[in-house]
Amino acid sequence: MLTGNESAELVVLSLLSEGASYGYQLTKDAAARSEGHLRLTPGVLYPLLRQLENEGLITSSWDTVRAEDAEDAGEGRKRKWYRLSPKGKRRLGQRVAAYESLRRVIDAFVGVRPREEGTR
Amino acid sequence: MLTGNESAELVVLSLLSEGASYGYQLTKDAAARSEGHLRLTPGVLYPLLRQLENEGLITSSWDTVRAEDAEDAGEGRKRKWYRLSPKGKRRLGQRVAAYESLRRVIDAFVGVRPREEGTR
DNA sequence: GACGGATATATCGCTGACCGATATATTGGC
DNA sequence: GCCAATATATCGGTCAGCGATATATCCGTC
Repeated sequence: MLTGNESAELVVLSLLSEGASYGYQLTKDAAARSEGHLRLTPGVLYPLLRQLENEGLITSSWDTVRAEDAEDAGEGRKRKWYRLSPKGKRRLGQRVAAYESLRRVIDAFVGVRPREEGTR
Repeated sequence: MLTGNESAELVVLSLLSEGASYGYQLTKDAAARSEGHLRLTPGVLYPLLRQLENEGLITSSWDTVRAEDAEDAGEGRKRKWYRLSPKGKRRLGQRVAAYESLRRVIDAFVGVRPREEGTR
């Protein structure tokens, strides 16, 4: 359920609105917040992050997490941090509004209790 | 927004739970209930009705609407009435439950107010 | 010192869903 | 007689979703 790109964008923008984060962390946060219902798989997440960056909604920067012993000049593990841009904040607002609108529309249907049998 | 098959199914089953109806009527009802936000176009609606019938969620029957002067033996306009089957009622229940679950998940994200700037 | 599981980022391309465009026919108002 | 509205129906090109896959580091433990 809910691996769709539409909701994924909303969720990623929302998480980033709470502070900078990186891919793997977003995956874990999404799962935790939704009690396991939302799986932000690599195949969904990374193309999405790339697209969001291309649209100027988020910015990114690399950060190297070096191992305990720094004697080795090797590169160490890399992390790519993402931050919400002002444009991204605006987009998030739009997406939230769109979601709330959708919510109202669907509620107009599911909120109705069934009548008894028969033709209209 | 919301021309997707998923929501369309929910909406059609929901409308039929209120009484039998036919394609064109469903189109109009959906638009009216959602204040124009939901457009159940022919390309969406008829394949969906067919599929729902194949799955045994709805049943159908033809009905001929004859013109005022019945002297003509011609066929007149046809209407195909759809009714929700017991299986369809169960499915509707499931879909509503799924929607409410999704709603809760998304709300867990959009309900949160942003913190001030900075890394987590 | 090497194995495995977790951490971390990233791309590719198959499948199949979506729905705009299109077709057909009747009815009613002007 | 014509046009808009009513009414049902199919088709197939486009495009997106995402499972599968690749690569590399880190760390505990045996």
